[in-house]
Amino acid sequence: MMVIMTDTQQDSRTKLLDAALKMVRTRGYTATRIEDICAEAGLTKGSFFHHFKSKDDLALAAVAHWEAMTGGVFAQAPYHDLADPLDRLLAYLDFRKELLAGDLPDSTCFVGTIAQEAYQTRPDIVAACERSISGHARTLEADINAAMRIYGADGEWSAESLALHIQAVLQGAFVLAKAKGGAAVAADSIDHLRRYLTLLFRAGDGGSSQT
Amino acid sequence: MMVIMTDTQQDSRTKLLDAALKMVRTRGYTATRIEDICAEAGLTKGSFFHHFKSKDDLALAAVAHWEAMTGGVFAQAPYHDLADPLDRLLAYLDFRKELLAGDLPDSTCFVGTIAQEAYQTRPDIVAACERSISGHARTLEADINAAMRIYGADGEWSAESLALHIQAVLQGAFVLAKAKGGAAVAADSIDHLRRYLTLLFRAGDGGSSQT
DNA sequence: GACTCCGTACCTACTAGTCGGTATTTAAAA
DNA sequence: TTTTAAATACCGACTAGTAGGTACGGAGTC
Repeated sequence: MMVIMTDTQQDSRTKLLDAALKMVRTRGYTATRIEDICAEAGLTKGSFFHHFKSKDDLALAAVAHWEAMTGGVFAQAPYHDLADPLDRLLAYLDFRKELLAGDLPDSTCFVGTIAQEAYQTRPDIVAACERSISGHARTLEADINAAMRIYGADGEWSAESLALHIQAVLQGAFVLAKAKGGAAVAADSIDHLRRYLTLLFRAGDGGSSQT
Repeated sequence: MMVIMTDTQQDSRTKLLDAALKMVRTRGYTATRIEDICAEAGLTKGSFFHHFKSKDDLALAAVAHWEAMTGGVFAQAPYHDLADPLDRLLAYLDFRKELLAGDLPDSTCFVGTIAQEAYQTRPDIVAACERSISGHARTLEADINAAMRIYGADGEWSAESLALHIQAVLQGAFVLAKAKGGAAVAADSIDHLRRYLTLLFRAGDGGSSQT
């Protein structure tokens, strides 16, 4: 099955998805109306329902769109270039901190916002969000494992759990940033997380390796 | 006196507030209907609008109710009894971890959920949520300051920022727990936070003491 | 002429908020 | 002690408006 997509088709669908990301990140999922998304995209409901069966269908597609977008951003981010795995992790956090510049809605996490709101009412959407978060966390595990090998680790925690903890801190930082109306708290929290990583791996260091 | 409180005499307003906390924590603010809250409380809309001007008015009252409830829980929690300030902080985290038992909606944070959803649309509600979170964080600052004095600290961070970081981790842990449909991730994240605190203060001590 | 794309108009279910009315409590007059 | 009036608490049918979704027609394209 080959689907030929003209430019305009690609455009409108993408416009709607981008608009959905923006509106949901500022107003939340339930509170954003389909017409809000259409207005933001410069289209109408006719176009919307041509591309999506329903609002929930759009949400699912928007999660996929979000994964594709963020996946590209992080894949091409500069932090991968560093030689040391711990340096890469720390640079990842610096990169996340840089992303905090600009308007708050542009900094926050789409899937985290939706998951919080829909976790008891739209299981499939939340499952997609979970895959997105866990998938992103998994991209850190190789570096964490490498850092554990080089610097040693106390063995009480797994690379997976640390990767998820990092995501938890970021998600929580967004919540506080929204509550306080500014990204400064989020930056502070990332600083603490950064300090945790340095302490964690430096503590296991000292020239001798541990299990 | 000798006033026998029948069920009907029992404070309906409180019933509505309790019901609001429960429903909002499971469905989110926008998605919970006033009639959901009334049904949960065993009352009707007539009663609801007798006690509250509007849904937003209820939200404001519910935040105050939440502050009163959680304030009492934490004020009477056992972690205050320990002698060492760092031990008190760690016991606070243990207490937060215990609170994770039971159904997920009963574990999560009401004000965090609302703040995430309403931060661009209901400034006054979010401001109330912010006061609640920051107020709770402030209850940790004395112990943090004391621990800094006893164990030393590198001075790059303030007690306030650490207290807020702790709240951020908890909020983020709730988001991941919702996404993953279980509190296990949250517990893991609290473990990492606990480890951060021990490393943080032990590092400033010159590495002499250990638990 | 079939198909994609998208606009306009419309339908329908649902929901915040209203309103007239009833039960219950309070307090004080009779 | 009884009566009575006012205030409070509550009910549930109703309304006005909203939001998701549909129907359909027209324009461009192959």
